[in-house]
Amino acid sequence: MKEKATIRDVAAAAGVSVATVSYVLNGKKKVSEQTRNEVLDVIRRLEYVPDLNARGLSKKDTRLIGVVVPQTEPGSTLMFRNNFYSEILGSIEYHARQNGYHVLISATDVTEDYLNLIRERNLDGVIIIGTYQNRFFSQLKQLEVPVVLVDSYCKYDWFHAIRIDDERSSWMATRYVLEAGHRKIALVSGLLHDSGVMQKRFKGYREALEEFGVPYREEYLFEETVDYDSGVAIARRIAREKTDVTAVVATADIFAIGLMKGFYEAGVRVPEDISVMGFDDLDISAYLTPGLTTVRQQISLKGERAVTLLVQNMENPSMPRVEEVLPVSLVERDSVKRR
Amino acid sequence: MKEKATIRDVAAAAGVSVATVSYVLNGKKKVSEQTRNEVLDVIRRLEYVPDLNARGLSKKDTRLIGVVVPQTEPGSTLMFRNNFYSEILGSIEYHARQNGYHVLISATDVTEDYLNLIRERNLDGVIIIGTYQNRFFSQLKQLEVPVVLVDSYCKYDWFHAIRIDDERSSWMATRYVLEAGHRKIALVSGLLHDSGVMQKRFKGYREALEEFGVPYREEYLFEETVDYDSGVAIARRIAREKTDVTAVVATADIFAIGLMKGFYEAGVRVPEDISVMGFDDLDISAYLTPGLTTVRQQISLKGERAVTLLVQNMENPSMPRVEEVLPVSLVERDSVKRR
DNA sequence: AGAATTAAGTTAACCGGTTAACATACGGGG
DNA sequence: CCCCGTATGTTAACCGGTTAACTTAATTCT
Repeated sequence: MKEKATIRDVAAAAGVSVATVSYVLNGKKKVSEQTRNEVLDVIRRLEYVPDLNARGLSKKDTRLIGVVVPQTEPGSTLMFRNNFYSEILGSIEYHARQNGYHVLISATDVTEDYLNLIRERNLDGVIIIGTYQNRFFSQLKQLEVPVVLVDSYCKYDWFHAIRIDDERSSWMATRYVLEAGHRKIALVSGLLHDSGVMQKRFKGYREALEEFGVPYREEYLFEETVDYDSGVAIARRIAREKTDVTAVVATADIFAIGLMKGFYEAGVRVPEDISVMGFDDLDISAYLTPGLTTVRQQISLKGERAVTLLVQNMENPSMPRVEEVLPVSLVERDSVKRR
Repeated sequence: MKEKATIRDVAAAAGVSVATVSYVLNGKKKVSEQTRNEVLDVIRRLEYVPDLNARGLSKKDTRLIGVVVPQTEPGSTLMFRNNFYSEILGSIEYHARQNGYHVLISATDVTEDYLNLIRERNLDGVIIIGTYQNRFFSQLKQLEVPVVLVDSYCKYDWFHAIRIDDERSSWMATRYVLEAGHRKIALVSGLLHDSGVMQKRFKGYREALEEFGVPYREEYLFEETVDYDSGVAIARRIAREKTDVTAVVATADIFAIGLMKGFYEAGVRVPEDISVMGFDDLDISAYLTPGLTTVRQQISLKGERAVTLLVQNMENPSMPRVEEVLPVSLVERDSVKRR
């Protein structure tokens, strides 16, 4: 890196003290028009840009926020492949920048290493996306740094949270399928034991069934890691074994896409032979054939709200905890058919 | 943020000078086993974590690398929606962390603002993904900061570059379609005037045609922004007007996906009525129906190589420029049919 | 006119690290 | 016994900003 002009260079060239330059820059004290303009001139001439690290050192803020995107296996970049998270991330970056913050990303989960990162870098705030790992949350709390959880269920009300009503959304999705006349409805879910989100969606599914007087059947539950291949594999099994199933509710579009592929290969037509309901409304879901009927989240709104909350909390450290539940909507396309 | 223990706290508690603590930490000078252990003990007890900003201030490095992902319109998060870039980003983050660097993301293009960011934050290095905006490159060069371009064509050989052979890859793709017996082959391309990548792919297409003695026809070129909707719209036009076209070569899977949707809606079957060739091999491309025949890039390898190069250059500032051309392969699935 | 304000700048300590230069003690060689 | 090298620490300046406290000059008030 080329050596940069420092505040002392500016001060010397303008014939004033460094304090004056600093005051010109941040307006904490009055400086006469005269000197102010002279200083500004020199700044322009020297192409002076203040050093945020140095500033952070004395002001004790860094205008840096950390974003944690979940990691399924160490070293996997899986979550980046998942459009859903990428889009939240993009939205966060954009709104953070609008508020004068920069974004440091980490694809670790919340681990001891990440807690250290927060302290090493003096992060002003942290956004955690879709983690189910509560193990280090109490240590995180002790750091007393503003935290916003996105799509994460924490059993304690320590952190701000942005989410949708997963239970009700899943209930909506299932009810839609029921209202279309289906009764033998399978559920394709992520692993329940470590995902609050998936537990809620499972619950919503059961409640909807119950409401319609349809008994829950354990053999209709498929529990796998959330990826395309799981969908493909499950579709094959359903095609082979559970020929009475007329509809599948997937708890993620990724699943639904895999299902549709699997059914196609097995010669089962969607939606003629079997209906598929998605969840998330990825950008691609509208472009599948048939178009995927699914639950739409306002993905980028999630990012925006997360940043807004975080910024508020950073500016006002004593801000009370906020939990925001964002609305969802059901988008009807062509993958669910009346029967 | 809770107040942290500083190096002076540690020094005081261990009864040594701050210099000693510093030397224990970075091993630049010998410290006796005795004191070393005492200091280490205190560090553990006080949960001391060195402040990277402060360290960076004196050492003049920040162990921070910037990653620029392209932005089509101001404020759009489009590129984050594009799996292709997300995956590179994920790979970069992972490998950067392995090398002890953290990643600051920006969805701006390379603008004056970004140049300022580099200086404000004292970034040790920068990776720029898929930008065609060369306007500020000469100013970027003046910053004398290590830069790696990924999928960007810069007319000067100022920066390291990682890319594929776009011309040859596109030639391969087109040749594959030609060898399958097609002669009326449309090309769906991104906007040529500001994309070096797209220009090369266009060139490869023309060369392949030429080799097979097939005349290039301007009405077979469709030039649009790279997104699903463009694909859909182009498919409609082809279905309506260019009924003699038997195959379409798309310069991005995103296009191909839109094309397949558009053809389906227009009642044109892929691949029976028309063949579609993709480019990129997004994770989803294998799960479409029919599976997309496409050119596979080793997306995450791109990220890895970019980081490796950048790290080498950061450690050795006088390193000569490197340009790496990564291999591609053609994956045959079901969207291109012999005729 | 003299005291009290106010306005505009400066001084210097501080943020939390690094490191060159210096200090001290010890052991070995001549 | 003295000199010198080595091993181990310490001192203090420095990185590039911020800001409380202080100075100085000009203005206002009575």
